[in-house]
Amino acid sequence: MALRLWQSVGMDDPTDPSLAPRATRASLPMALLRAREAVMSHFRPMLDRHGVNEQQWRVIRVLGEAGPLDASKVAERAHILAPSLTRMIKAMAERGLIERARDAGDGRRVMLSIAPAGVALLRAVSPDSARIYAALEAEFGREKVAQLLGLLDDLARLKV
Amino acid sequence: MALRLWQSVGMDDPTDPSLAPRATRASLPMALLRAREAVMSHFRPMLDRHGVNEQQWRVIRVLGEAGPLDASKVAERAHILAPSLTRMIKAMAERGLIERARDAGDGRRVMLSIAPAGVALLRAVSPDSARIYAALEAEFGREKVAQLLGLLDDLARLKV
DNA sequence: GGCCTGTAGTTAACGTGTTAAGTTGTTGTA
DNA sequence: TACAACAACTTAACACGTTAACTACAGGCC
Repeated sequence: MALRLWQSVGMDDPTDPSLAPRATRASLPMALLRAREAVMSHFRPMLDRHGVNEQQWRVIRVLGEAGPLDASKVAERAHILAPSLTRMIKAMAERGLIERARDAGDGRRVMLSIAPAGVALLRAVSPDSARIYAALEAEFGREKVAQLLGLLDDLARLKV
Repeated sequence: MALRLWQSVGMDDPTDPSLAPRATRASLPMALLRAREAVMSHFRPMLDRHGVNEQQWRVIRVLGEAGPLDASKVAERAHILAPSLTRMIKAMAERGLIERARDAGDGRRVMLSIAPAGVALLRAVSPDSARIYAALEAEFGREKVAQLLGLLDDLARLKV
């Protein structure tokens, strides 16, 4: 049988439960990955229609929520690594979505702010995003969403 | 004030709650991202010490759990897109972690199986992985882990 | 002031994510 | 059998994730 083929290599049974790691189904990292993929599959086509990807949308949202921020804070809040953000800034500034300026007080810092096209994008995407989120919440259950958000937040705060 | 700077662009207040999308804190996609990053931050250094990345480890696990599989099934179970897997196969085969062979019955299919170095890796990583997972579970609470896994699974199955 | 240390960004290099297009092999059907 | 439609990769192109090295600037200390 196909299931036995690899044994011809002459190894012990790698499917031995004592040897195998946690079953893929019951793994927290995998479950988080699957859930995120499932959720994003609902948002991605909409974002695509608006001409932005997930990461750019996160940057727009952060700047829209908080006003001008230095790059480090944007990276932290949008969960984007500094090198990625550096690349994104160039492209987004060229599209007029954000503006980039050196901090007057601290020459190392780069201040980012939302630009007119970014505000327009925020206005255009927000209702669509809200609609999708509402549908998701309705389908999944408002209470379960709240419960899940709570657990995820606890998990993220966990220091081991 | 810095918080008012962007207004000099002459736009309406983008922090207006009615215009802004769901606050970043309460967003399911962001919460899933944060939680996954938090969890993986515990596993990544260990995997790195063993010389594999997260995706390679998922492939090894899938093949170890299920025996030989065609590339499509591996991609599906490990949650890796086909083009990524194609690239990974080459590198992993060269390292002796997996073996690649054309399916005898269907010339389109590529059968993948775990190779000796892959079995060794599985043996080496599994205990470390289990240790980390156990610590995480102990800290977070076995019951909360189970609850979270259930919610994540429900969410992934959701069809909207 | 001049130097040392630390901080904020940037650049570089490599790997995966993502989409689209191309290749090769299989299957259904006239 | 021949051909159209489909399936399973593979390749290509571009973007982000990730780590490490590098540059520029700030702050503390002699």
